[in-house]
Amino acid sequence: MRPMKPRSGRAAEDRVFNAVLNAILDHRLAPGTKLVERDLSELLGVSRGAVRTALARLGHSLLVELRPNRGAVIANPTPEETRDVFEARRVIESAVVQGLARSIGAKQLAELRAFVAEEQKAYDRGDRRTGQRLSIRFHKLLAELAGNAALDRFMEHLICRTPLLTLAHRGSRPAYCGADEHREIVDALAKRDPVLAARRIASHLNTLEKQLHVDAEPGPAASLSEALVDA
Amino acid sequence: MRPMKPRSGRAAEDRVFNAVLNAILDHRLAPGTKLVERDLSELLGVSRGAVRTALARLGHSLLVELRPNRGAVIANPTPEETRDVFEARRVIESAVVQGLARSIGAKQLAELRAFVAEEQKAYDRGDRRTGQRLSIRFHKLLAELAGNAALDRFMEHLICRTPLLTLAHRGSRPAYCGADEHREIVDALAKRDPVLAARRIASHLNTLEKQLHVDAEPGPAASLSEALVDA
DNA sequence: CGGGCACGGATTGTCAACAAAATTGGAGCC
DNA sequence: GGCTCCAATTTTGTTGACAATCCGTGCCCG
Repeated sequence: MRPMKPRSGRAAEDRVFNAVLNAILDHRLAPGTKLVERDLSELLGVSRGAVRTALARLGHSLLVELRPNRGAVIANPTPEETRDVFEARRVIESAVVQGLARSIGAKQLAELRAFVAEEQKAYDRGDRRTGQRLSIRFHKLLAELAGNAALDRFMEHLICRTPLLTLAHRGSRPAYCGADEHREIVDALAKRDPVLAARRIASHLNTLEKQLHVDAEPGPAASLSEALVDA
Repeated sequence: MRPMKPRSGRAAEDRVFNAVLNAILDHRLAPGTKLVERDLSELLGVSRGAVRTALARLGHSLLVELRPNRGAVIANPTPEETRDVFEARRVIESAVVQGLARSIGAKQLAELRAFVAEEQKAYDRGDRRTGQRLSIRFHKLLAELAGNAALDRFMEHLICRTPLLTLAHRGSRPAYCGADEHREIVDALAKRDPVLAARRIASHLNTLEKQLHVDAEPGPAASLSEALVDA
């Protein structure tokens, strides 16, 4: 095991932040997992101060719960929070695609089509993890192309929280965010039909939300060292 | 000058955060004002560490710009950011009042009416500062009553940024957020008419945005000690 | 046998000194 | 006079040690 020159500064902080974030996005960290500062620090080869500020940022994003004097754990969203997040996503993403349907250009359309094709290929060859990642990023891409930095930021926030919602309420099986529905959304954008695009994405989000039944206990927390090794 | 027992912990951090936030909301801190850690620390009687984490939070909220190795300054929003924030507010607040028009109860309605009356009284007696504060909080109250924590949070974010937009693009005269239009919005909610309520709040936000002409340079930055003394 | 209490280890929170970087001011030169 | 370069000062960034808090354990007492 390499000693790995202890990184410092913003780089170290981002390292921790992204490690935890990616682990959440890939369902490798379950709600309730305790994040011990010293462990993270040694595991990632950064100072404890960097871990601390990264945890503060994660807490601000509601991805981890910061319990004063008692450390940080991966957030365990309540059913209310789940409803709120999906409702917020319907509101914001509907607006995003409505705007996009009016302003989209040929180049952006091509980018979206290429993205969906990539996504489909991943699912076709059985690569669930890659498919899952691309499915998440499809929604982010819509927000970026819409060109509103404020809404884009909110979308990022909501998207990153979504995996935790599924884990908290559905055990470890990730929700399926199909490439088919994504393609239909892009088709609506190609027709420059704001109403249709909005209806389709709202329907898509409803499909996702319905997959979450509030029945399962959160699965067992993976060990930190296992979860933080990026694939 | 009182020594003032140096506060510590979350309380100290919040003290700094709220001091800067309130100063921004009251137009006592203009974009570009430099926030020197040591000054803040001595002025508010807290440790430099507390100032540091508070500044990080303010940076995360886009209220201050954090320039690595060069300190923090009050954010100076671009015209694009201004457009994005108002567009985002139209999207989110429209959704908020639509939902509220469907779910609102008598008690909440009474609370809104009382709030608008208070606001009107403040303006009537010429108390611009109080009126301004209440006008801002009216929008926040709508989001709270709507009962969606995610949207409420986003609203908080957008509302806190708005004063900086007006200062950055309009000199020091604050935009007028009239109690009349607020009352009309409440009337629409009382009729439980989602479409009307959404139209009225969108129109209200347009009125606000139109008041900002991108013409003026930001006014001179007030001194820190002056700006941070809460009235 | 069960409940409370004190203690030890582990973990988080805080601070002050130190290191690194940038800004300022001025001397020297063109 | 204006420009460049350099040193001194100011300001930010980081670290490591220390203090405070919490949790689990085992003991004592009812």
